[in-house]
Amino acid sequence: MYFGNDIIAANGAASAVAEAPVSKCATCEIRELAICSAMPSDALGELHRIGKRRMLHKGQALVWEGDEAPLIVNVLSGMLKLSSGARNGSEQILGLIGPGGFAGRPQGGRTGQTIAALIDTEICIFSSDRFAQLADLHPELRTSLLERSLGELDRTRRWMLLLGRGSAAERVAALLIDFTGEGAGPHLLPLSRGQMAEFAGLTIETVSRQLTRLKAAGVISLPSRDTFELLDREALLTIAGVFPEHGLH
Amino acid sequence: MYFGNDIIAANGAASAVAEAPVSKCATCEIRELAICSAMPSDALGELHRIGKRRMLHKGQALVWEGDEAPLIVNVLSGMLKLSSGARNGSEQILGLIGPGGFAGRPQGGRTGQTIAALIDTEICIFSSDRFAQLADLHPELRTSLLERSLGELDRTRRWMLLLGRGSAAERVAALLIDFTGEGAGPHLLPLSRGQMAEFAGLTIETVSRQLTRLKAAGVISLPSRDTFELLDREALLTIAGVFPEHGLH
DNA sequence: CGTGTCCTTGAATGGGGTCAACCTGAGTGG
DNA sequence: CCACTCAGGTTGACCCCATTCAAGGACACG
Repeated sequence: MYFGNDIIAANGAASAVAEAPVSKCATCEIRELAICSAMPSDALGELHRIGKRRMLHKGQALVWEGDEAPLIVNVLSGMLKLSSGARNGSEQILGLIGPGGFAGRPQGGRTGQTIAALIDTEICIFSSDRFAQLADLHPELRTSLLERSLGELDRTRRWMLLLGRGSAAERVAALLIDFTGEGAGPHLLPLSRGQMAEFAGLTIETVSRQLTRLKAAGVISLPSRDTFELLDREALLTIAGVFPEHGLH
Repeated sequence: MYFGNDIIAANGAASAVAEAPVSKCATCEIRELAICSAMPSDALGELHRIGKRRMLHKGQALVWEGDEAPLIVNVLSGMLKLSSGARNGSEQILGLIGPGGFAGRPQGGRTGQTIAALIDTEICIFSSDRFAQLADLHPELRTSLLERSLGELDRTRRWMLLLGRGSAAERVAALLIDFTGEGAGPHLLPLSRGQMAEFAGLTIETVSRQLTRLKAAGVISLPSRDTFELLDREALLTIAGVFPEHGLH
């Protein structure tokens, strides 16, 4: 398990975490990205009232596997991970949620997944109930949520293909391709080896070996622990081969 | 690849397949199960007009990987599979869709997945456009779709955990548990060995071996090729162990 | 009775897991 | 400034499980 016991309860009153009513939806950094974009400007005030803004520090969990968690999270900046643990101790990352993404259970109910922050992450939290009420008034909200859910479903299935059929080399290559936006030059490795392993359904050692193999083959270079440079995009695509699609998270 | 070339086009005019306007939504077998259940009775007529009922025979594909397929399918009876192929020939089943379930792309766009019938399957087809129009008038439709999507996302992620972390024994056991509703007695194996393999991310041989091992251990019996009897539910749950959740499809 | 499909079983192979040692770099404290 | 610690990463040796390749069985069909 990666993240220690600095867990905060979803509704934790006395948490050390900054918390404030959503103050500035209208000027929000991701106004255009998130589900909020579906809302007409004049209705944003209602979102303010039911949402809470919060900072989640690296490693903190928002929702714990098995929790009753009737809430919806909206990521403003940073990155959340959605994961589930096998009782043998190993953990599988089931999804990554970046700026504009959402997670949670619009209809409440028990989660099978832990939601935690991979890095410091700014989020908006809504209670499922109040969100549902608001969505009844503004159906666009649900339309937007539906779109996102379907997109997420697609990405999840694409990754599923990789987990079901991909070799270690293919999985790691696909991950790297995913980390590579468009530009060349050094890229950040947003995940540690361990997290890459959790995501790819591999062990740390295998991930490490695959990376060194790629380095030895001249496909990438690894200037530092948490950066990499793509030297031969074609080769990497060939290795990921079967699974060239982007957008795994 | 399992299913031959008896593919029908989504809008194929001259197909050999039975096709008729949705005639009796009000008395539909799954009126209460499907997304239609969200519609008030007096609005069902509108669904009639935009939907087509169709029979999909075992092995027939409705949508082909890579198609532009702006349609929504609703399963009345039978079972659809959602799958995607790796270029090395192996195929991964990404989801099973039973009575009441839906598949497709409410907002159109290219699919990465093939939709095909595992067994003879009765479906309703709606065009995305017209469905969207109707959904604008009846927001409950989208709410219902959203619920289903989120449920599907959950199940997909649960299965993903299995693909990422489960051993062959665990995967097969989980599949069997899933096939077992509640009752004891002989159960139908709705999937062939090959399909089970496609679903579990294994090979036919491995699935077969796991089944014989379970039989040898007295956990199940295999009276015929496509039935099994659960003799020791506890044991099976223990083997599936890490992944006791039901409802994988 | 032959043919084809699906399934089972066996033997050999190899990819990734496991275990263990070691390396590297960032703190930390003397 | 150096010694120490500790987390994260790398590397190696070994082993096991699932794949692969191959052969043969069960059953339905013409």
